[in-house]
Amino acid sequence: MTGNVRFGVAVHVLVMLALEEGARTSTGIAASVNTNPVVIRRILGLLQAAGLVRGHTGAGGGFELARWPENVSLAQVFRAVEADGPAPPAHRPNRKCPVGRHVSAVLASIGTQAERAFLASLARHTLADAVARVRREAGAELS
Amino acid sequence: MTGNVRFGVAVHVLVMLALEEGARTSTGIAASVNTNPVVIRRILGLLQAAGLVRGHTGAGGGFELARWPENVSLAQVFRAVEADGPAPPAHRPNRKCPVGRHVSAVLASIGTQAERAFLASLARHTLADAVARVRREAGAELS
DNA sequence: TCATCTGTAACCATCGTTGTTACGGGGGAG
DNA sequence: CTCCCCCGTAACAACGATGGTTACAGATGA
Repeated sequence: MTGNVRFGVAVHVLVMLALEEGARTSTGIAASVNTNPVVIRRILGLLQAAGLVRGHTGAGGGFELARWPENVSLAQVFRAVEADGPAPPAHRPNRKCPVGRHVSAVLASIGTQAERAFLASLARHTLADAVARVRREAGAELS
Repeated sequence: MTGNVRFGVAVHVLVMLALEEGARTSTGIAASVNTNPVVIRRILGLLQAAGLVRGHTGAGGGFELARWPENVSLAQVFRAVEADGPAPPAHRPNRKCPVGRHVSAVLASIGTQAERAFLASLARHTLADAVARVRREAGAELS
């Protein structure tokens, strides 16, 4: 796999938790996502730091949502798990080039604006929306 | 350097070409951007394939804009040099998980929408806008 | 003819991400 | 109180993408 798959995994797991479907331990979740339990714990650790999820150690432990799905926007999820924004990072122009000295600021401004548009689009969807769509498409397959 | 710096470099170079400021050969441009001539030729090759730039081989050759800066949107530049969109790629859920089988489609739909918002934001700026902003900030430093 | 410049291929170094193992520590079940 | 069970993390290997670098063929104007 290449690149950051964390956002997709995060939404996948959150939907599972919201549906209270199947396993809620990192091992069980990992099986559903097709990856390693540690990867799941890492991602859920980020979501926990963002206050979207709670983890419980000890026997009978596992993960649960920390908020109602209606109160979780996908933009929050994105920000929680993706350190860098969607825009590519800036380059390091030669300071002796008059253009180079000033393009960066212009580029940053435009990039920030585009990232805001990206996140604003994600913010229009809540976890509850995603759950509803999955439930509709999955139909009777869910418990 | 980390990540894709191509978009930043592309805008930088296009602004230089639009200003007809300094060198227009890959070697000269590379010096201004602080990188290797081949890197510049690679990026300008992409821009050329997108019809934004023309390259001329042979002695006295170099690069020039293929369109007026007013007719080049930054979204076109982004698409020309960044193969992947701004959204992270999808993961590969276990098909045995009822959630996994259906999250992908939902995720793709939401991701596509967010990418469109990102590009739409970039599309609001033309190369001419960027040039004007650089020129304003650079002031008398430019020829 | 010759110097110059693009267009590419090939290769290496580097870095971020994921996958994996290992282990400490918390916490309920019995 | 004693086991398991499960999270939290560190450490490391594997992999892929990217940028940097060298080298060379081909085009082109002087």
